[in-house]
Formats: sequence, structure tokens, C-alpha cells
Amino acid sequence: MSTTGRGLHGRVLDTLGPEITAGEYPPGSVLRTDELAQRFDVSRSVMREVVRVLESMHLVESRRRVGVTVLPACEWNVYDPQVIRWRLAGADRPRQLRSLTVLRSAIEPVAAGLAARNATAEQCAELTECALGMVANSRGHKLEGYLFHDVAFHRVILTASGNEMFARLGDVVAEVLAGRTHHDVMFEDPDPAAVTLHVQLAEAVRARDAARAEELTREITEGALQELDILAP
Amino acid sequence: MSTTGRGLHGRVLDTLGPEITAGEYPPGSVLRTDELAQRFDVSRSVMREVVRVLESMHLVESRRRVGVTVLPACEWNVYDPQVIRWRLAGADRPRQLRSLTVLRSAIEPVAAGLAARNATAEQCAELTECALGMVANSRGHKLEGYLFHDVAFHRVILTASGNEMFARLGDVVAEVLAGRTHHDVMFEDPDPAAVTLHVQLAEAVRARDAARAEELTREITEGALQELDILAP
DNA sequence: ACCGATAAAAAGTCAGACTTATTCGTCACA
DNA sequence: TGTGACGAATAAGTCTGACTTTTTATCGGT
Repeated sequence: MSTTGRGLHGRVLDTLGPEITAGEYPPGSVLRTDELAQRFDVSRSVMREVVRVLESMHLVESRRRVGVTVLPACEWNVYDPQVIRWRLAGADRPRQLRSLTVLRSAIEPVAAGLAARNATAEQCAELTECALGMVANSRGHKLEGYLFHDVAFHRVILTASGNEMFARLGDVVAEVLAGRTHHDVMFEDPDPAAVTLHVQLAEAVRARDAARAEELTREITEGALQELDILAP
Repeated sequence: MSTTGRGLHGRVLDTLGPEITAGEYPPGSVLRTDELAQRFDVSRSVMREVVRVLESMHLVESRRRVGVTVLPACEWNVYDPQVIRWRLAGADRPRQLRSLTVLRSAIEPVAAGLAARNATAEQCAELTECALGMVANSRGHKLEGYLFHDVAFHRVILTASGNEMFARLGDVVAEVLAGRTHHDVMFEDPDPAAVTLHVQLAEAVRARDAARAEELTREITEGALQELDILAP
């Protein structure tokens, strides 16, 4: 699921970007555009465009007479979906997953509260549909089906909140949930308690009970955090 | 305080970027690299680099034989500091400010709770220092001094949380606070209650009282939200 | 009305020449 | 010996023009 896709530019970016986020070049390292162009066997024009994009992500800084300097991780645009994907694919995946799960635990309860106030009838319907889909796939090792509905559920919540900043975290949540299912251990069926919470949350939103929606989501994200603690204590 | 700064590339970006985020080109509009290059009187190389950066922000999409298509706002990387700055400088500043304040209300309480657990002794000291600075500037129309310490205070909280996703929101919070002081109405001195809350928060973090820190921060952000409701009901 | 060949359009890529800013080393001077 | 100014080296920045590739629209044939 690589977004960058076509073009020489994209292919170079998909190699160099992950290398940087993986920390292969320590902060302060200096790269030269010409050398990079040679290494990737592309023209300087293409290489310059790549560097410009990396610069806009604050992964590097380009200065005359000095070269392309790799910036420390604290400078990176860690909310850039591309950067998130690169880091999730790299070595510090666990730390990244942890950061994002904590972020979820802050955002989603508030988003759910807002969703309970703002969700349209259609969104409420989607929500219950997703919850039912989760129930239907909660037993018998149908993990993929479960994941699909789980992702859709949280996307609807975030969108229905009516806050664009929340809505745009849908992809991040999708990555985190997918990561849990695919990479990390999850041999057995999902926790029945979590499934129930989702069903109740759908009900709470439909009933316009903001406080309850918020509390239920807090329990869901709390579960996600505990899951991480069990995996890496 | 424009970050992009030097170079033809940066100047073009600082013109075209805000135009797009301001909605001057409706979603689906098609721009042509050559025409843009003519308009800004730069070479195609420079223009291509600008387009590439805009593309990495998901503001536009470049396709062969079609041109550079402006994407709908729901696709934009709204967490990109550059995009945030452009939007805050544009027409839908109020909506943006509202979104960001809601975001704060979700993030900061959790961050404060974590800060109470993780803050170093040094960070605790900085916190009280900032709080004292706020007190000292809370009367007599010393708004700039107050803002300075307010921004520093919230930065320390976010950093001390130990979560990089939270820490990187420091700039966003700074923009929001600065916006409130500079653009929006704030003739009088800041609310004394808010000042007190900050002092208490510094104490709570030093005392490692996570629950109290979280609750106090919730009151602070709640106040920020109410302020917005008063300004634009 | 449908389908395939063809032509046009715009981005993508490349190569090379030239410009400009920055840094570093050197040399003269205090 | 230290310091500051000057100059050379360097790597990014910019421009130009030619060529390639992909996609779309048009046109002609069935």
C-alpha cells in the first residue's frame, strides 16, 4: 500500500525517505545532491525534487555550499502520513505504534463525544452496521473481516465528530489497527469485551449521549493501551 | 515569521500555497506547470519543485496529460505546520482556530497527565518559572509578556509528556495562543482564573498528581473553548 | 453506435551551462 | 600571536531546450 507510486521521483523517495526515518543517517549527516543522483541513477532534477519534498517534511535541510543535512528526529513532521508509514515500516515501529496509540487515547474519546452531538442519521446507521460487522466476525478467526469493520467504525466516529483535525486521523488509526492485526500477535479472536463496547458506543451515539460515548471510547482506547503493555512491558 | 524563507522556490510556494488553502482554486481546478512558471516568472524546474511539495502536502495532484489538479480540503495534510500557517493567515482563520482549539482540548489534558508522571526536575522548574512569569504579566496590559510565558508553559507540558506526537504540537499551540492575543479581541488583561489554573497545574505536575494535572488542564482548555464561543457564538 | 488506431497535450526526464551564496583558507596587518 | 579582510573553492540554485512517456481525445472504419 505505497502511496507515492509512479515515477522515478516516487521510487527514489520511497527508498531514501525510509532510510532517513530509520535513522541510517545520524542527525547532522550531510548528503550531496550530486552523489545521491549518481547513487539512484537519476538526473539532478529528479533528485532535487526529492530533496525538496524531504525538506518540506523537515527530514532534511538544504543549505548552499554545505549540502543536504539530515535533521534530528525532534524536527520531523511526525504527522505526515508518509512519514508515519515509513516509520511504521522501519525498526522503531514499536515506539511509533505506542506514540500513536497514546494519541488515539487522547483524541478518540473527545471525537466520540462530538460525534454523539453531530452525527447524521446516516452516520449513525453506518456505525451500527460496522458494529454488527464486528460482531459477525468476532469469532472463528475471521480477523480480516473484523479489522475491516473496526477500521470503518473508527473512521466514521472521527468523521462524524465534525472536526477536520480529528477526521484526518482516520488513516493513522487504520494503520495502527492494521498493524495490531498483521504484525503484532493476535492469534485468537478479538476480546469480546471490546466488541461489546463498540456496539454500546454505536448505541450511545445514536442516543446522542455524549458523556457515555466519551466514556465508552475511553474504555476502548484504554484496552488498546493495555494490549501494548502486555506485548512490550 | 515565514519559515520557507530563501530562494525562488520558497517565494513561489509562499504565494501559491496560501492561494490554494484559501480556496481560490475550487477543488478539481486544473493548473498547468508551464502557465504557473510564466505567471511567477520562474523556470519550469523551480515550478516543478513547488508542485512536488504541494503534492506532498496533498494540496494538489499531478497527472500526465491532465495537469496539476487541486484536491478538496478533506484531502489536505492539515497537520502540516506550513499548511496550518497558511490557513491561519487566510480567510477561514476562525474555523481553523476553532478546529485547533478543539484539538488542544483533546490533547493537552492527556499530555498534562503524562507530564505529571514523566517530567524531569528541570522541566518542573521551568514550569513554575513560566507560571510565575504569567502571574507577573497578568496585570497592566502586558499582553506580550504574558503570551510569551503562556506559550513556553504549554510547550513544556507537551514536551514533558514524553510523547513525540504531543511534543510536536507545541508549534500549533503557540500559533493558537498568539492568534488569540494578536488577532482576536483581547483588550483586557487575561482571566485571573486562568492564571491561577496554570499555577496550580505547575504544582500538580511537580507533586506528580496526574489526575489533578489532567483535570486542571481540562479546565484551562474548557476556558479556551468558551472564549471562542463568546467571540463567535 | 461502438471500437480501435492515431494524434495531441502535458507531465516526466535528462544534460549541460551558468549563477549565487557560503565557507574555509590564506595572507597582510595590528 | 591574534585578527580581520580578501579571494578561491564548493555545492546548491537556476535556467534552457530537447527529448520521452503516458494519458486522453478525436477521428475514421465497421
